[in-house]
Amino acid sequence: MPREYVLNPVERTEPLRIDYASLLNEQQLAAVQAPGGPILVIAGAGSGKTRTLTYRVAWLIEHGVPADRILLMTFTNKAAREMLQRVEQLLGGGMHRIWGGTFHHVGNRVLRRHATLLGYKGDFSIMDREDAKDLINACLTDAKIDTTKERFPKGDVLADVFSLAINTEHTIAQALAGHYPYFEQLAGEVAKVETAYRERKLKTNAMDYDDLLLNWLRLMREHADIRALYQQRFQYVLVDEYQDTNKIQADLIDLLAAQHRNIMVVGDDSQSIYSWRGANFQNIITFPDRYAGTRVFKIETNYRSIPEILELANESISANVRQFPKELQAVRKSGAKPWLIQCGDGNQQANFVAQRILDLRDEGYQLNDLAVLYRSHFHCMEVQMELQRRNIPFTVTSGIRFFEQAHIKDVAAYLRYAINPGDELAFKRAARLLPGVGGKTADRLWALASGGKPLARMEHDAPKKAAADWKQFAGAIAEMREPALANQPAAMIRRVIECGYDNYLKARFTNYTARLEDLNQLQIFARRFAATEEFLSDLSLMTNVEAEDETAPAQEDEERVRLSTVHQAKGQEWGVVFVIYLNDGMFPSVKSLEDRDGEEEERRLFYVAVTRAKDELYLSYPLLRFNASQQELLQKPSRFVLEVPPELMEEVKVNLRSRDY
DNA sequence: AGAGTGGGCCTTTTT
DNA sequence: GGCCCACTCT
Repeated sequence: MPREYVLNPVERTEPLRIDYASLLNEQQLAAVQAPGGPILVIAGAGSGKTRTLTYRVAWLIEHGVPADRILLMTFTNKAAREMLQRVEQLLGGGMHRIWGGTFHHVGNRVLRRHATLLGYKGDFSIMDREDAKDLINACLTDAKIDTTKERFPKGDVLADVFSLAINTEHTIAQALAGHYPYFEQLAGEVAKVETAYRERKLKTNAMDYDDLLLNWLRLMREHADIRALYQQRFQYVLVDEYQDTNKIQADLIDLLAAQHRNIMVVGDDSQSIYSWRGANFQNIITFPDRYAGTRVFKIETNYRSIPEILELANESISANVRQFPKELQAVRKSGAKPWLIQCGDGNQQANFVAQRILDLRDEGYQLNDLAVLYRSHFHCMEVQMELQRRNIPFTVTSGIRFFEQAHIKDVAAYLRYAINPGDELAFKRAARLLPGVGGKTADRLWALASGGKPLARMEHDAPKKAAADWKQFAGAIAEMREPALANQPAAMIRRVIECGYDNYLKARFTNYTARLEDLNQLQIFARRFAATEEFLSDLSLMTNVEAEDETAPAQEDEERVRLSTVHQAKGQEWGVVFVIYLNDGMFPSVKSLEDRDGEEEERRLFYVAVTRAKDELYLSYPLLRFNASQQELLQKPSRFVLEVPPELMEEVKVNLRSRDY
């Protein structure tokens, strides 16, 4: 039923401080000034989506909506922070009272307050993917399932299955049938392992990433008072990157917005690239059906790219059948056509990229304004080496997040165990750092410690050669639990390093100094937290891009070329973009093509890649590639470059021997 | 028996 | 870099 929505009951008496009409185009302005109620904004790449959302928040505030009644869901925490900082610049302080961040971040915040209702304690630990895998493997061992006999899936595969089931709100059997048909007959047993895993998480007071969503949803579904509390509270709900939400996230949003129905979702179905983690762009397509009276706004003017780049992007994406029809309009003036670079092999490709980067720098580009994008992390090996060789500074948004590096996780394990004595994984991880302690001994020690034996009296339970180290470990943990240290994460980190971890680092790793420097940066980052548990959750929920900002040592403002997967390049832009390894089987990847809708998703990924570029776009592919065993494989160019009309690109062949092209 | 080390093999995308 | 397996050392 369409209803009449009032933006805000509070009438404004003063004039608005922001001149919205002069700062936004017509389409953006319409979305920003829309009354409440359900709103769908279809925003093409580079069309000022972030700007629109930012000014929408400012508009709401200027119309008297209290900051703490706004919920802003974004794809990274950084995106939320930047938008809110911008609003602060425009309107002054107080914006920290807006709830903003990723689904996981907000879920964590809610669960810290109410976890006891679900049988958890408020100081629960957050498990990353590796922790989840380890705990599932432990459950497998306990269940005495022989993973060799029947080819039973291992921990990391099971973690995938469980995650998919939760994010799509399917049963284990359905998830297996859809994505792992060869394990379908094991559904019963897999479900049993899942139950054991769930119980184990509860017992050790730990949640994995999916629990932050699932338990949040459970909390609101099963507790009417909590549901009412948050439905009341969030008068306005705004969701960025809506095309990449999955079922459980859409349900959370629907539930949160159910009372006020002031929900604005922003997204672009052409940029939906996360279906493998359950994202379903049907969420955005069916939004108007789920919300009667939805107002739809399309913002299609692209301010980012020159028309030649946009034309290629439009051409490419038009091959997809399943999408909202739309065409990006360019406003910038004409420039150079995108280049299609054929190279002999990966080294030549790297050579070309490096040489071109140097030329671009001579032409006046800053290195920060250049990016090399690829489908999979390992595709950037040769480019990395070539840049290194030529002393061109670069940063890689690597596959491993800052938090996931061994030394960071080791130190975090001490802190986790100190504040959550039930954290089995953290205890075992810390224990295994002691000499002579491996998996079995760690199990035995955990049985004793969790049975209530004080650490200080377990000196003789540890292996003889670890006796001294055990004393240090027990002493450090005890001290970290004292009030003087308990909520001083930075001091706790220092204590861990001093209690012997420093020596361990020296002995274990060749790049000791680099790792110690990481830990120093971690201490600096930790100083701004007044609660250890808050520090630990922020650390494990930090995205890759954020981690670099927060924890990289100050780089004297040195400029760096960006190397990134296309997924991690989402939402960003550069003057010049190189997309490398555009070979069939690499981009699109072989694996993705097994799926029915895989090709379309890969094409959307290609669309995201090319629309990152403002002025110049280089699409390159080698004819030969070396596989892991140094065999040469003949490669075909990607179907995505072949299907674009050739006249839209300038073709260049990089000669086998020549250094210049 | 369990801890620790080195070699071979493979690599999609991530909160 | 990660995982698995075989091997050696305690």
